[in-house]
Amino acid sequence: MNDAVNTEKPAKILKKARGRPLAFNQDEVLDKALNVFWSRGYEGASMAELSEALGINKPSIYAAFGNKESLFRKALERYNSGPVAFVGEAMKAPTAQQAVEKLLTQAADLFSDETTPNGCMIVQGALTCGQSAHPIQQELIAYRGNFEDMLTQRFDLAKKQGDLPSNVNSKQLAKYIATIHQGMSVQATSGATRQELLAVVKMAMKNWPS
Amino acid sequence: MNDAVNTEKPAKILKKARGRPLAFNQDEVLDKALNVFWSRGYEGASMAELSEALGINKPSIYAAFGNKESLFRKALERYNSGPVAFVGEAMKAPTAQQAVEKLLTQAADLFSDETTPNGCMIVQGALTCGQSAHPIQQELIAYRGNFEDMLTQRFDLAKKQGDLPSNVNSKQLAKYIATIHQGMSVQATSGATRQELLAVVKMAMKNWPS
DNA sequence: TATATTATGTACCGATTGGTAAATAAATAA
DNA sequence: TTATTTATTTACCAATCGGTACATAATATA
Repeated sequence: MNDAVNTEKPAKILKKARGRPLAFNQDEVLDKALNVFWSRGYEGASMAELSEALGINKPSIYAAFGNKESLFRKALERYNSGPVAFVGEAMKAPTAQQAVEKLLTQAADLFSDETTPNGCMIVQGALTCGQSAHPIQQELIAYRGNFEDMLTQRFDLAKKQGDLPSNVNSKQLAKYIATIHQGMSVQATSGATRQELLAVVKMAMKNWPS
Repeated sequence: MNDAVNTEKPAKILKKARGRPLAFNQDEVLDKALNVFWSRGYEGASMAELSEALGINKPSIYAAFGNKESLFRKALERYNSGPVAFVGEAMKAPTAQQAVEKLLTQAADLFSDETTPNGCMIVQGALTCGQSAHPIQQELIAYRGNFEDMLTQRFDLAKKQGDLPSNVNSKQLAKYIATIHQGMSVQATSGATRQELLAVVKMAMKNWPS
């Protein structure tokens, strides 16, 4: 637009916004919203409760994040890039077995972490719901499907690299691991401790194909 | 149970009710309510939807079953004595391994049965929720706990009977099986087929202690 | 300074929530 | 028949749901 002013000075990276500035940090607020959705689920979290938890009046929430559905999706992105970022990292372990062990162990840590809600938001965000929450329910189903696909691909790679027998069915193994993972989430919401979850992981890893 | 000798009156097995008779069969209606709660969850099922699904006006529902919470509990009883009655039966199998195999196989059948909602009502009835549904959430957690206790006792018995090594930790094994079971429920709500669930069961049973 | 722009707080919207009052209908008992 | 009892229907309740109109406050620009 108007770059005539910028000729004298080096580029000013942060141009100031024009109107009244936001009274809150967007990411911090999304983390608070994540916390509510994570513990209550999509339907169980009311805009009134969100407004109070965020310390922001509803019109400001709608102005900054759109409607409830949009707020949920943005909180979900924070969940994936924050608490659950370890998942992608775990896949980089040298062998599939190590990758899964890392994945499930860190999942046990997260699901039972006392500084965050119990369990996995992608599992309990909208497992069942009324019709209005159907799009969110479908989105979470897709997320879980992607998780499984990621495992499948990791196992395919492991077969190529030789650390997994070639007769292993990658998809089936992925579904088995995903089932354990999701079961652990249910266990955690019911109050299972970190030690209990880790014992489950140990048992699940016992029959690793070799 | 009742060995009462009908001394006073000639046996009147069915005493007619005094006022206007119910226009519906209570158990049939509870099964319809079960169906709604099972697929929608406690919070996702509105009284309006229930009223329509049951074919009964709300005041009649309240008169016959109490409030929403009470209706849910009664539907849950139907669930346990109906679709899930096989659980207790499975425990009677001669060995713990056979019992668990039976349990999980039949769970796979039920969770993917196309004539009923997918997954397990006790898992997805109120995994997360708002505050008003807290009592129901707690009740379902207790149900899952009882399920685990039942498994633990079956494994203790198996250790006594010698079909399970004495060094096995019954509680840990029970939690592992419960985790698989609950994970299978999440898988089923996400659309997993019967075959896929059976493959998971097969993998889970592979590392049975011996 | 005045103006344009954006965010905030108050106060509200129609729709839906779980739940019920009151009139009426259908049965038994006297 | 008449009275009593119970169930159903219609119409409604206050509270809460997600969402917003509008006036005001705070900033950058001119």
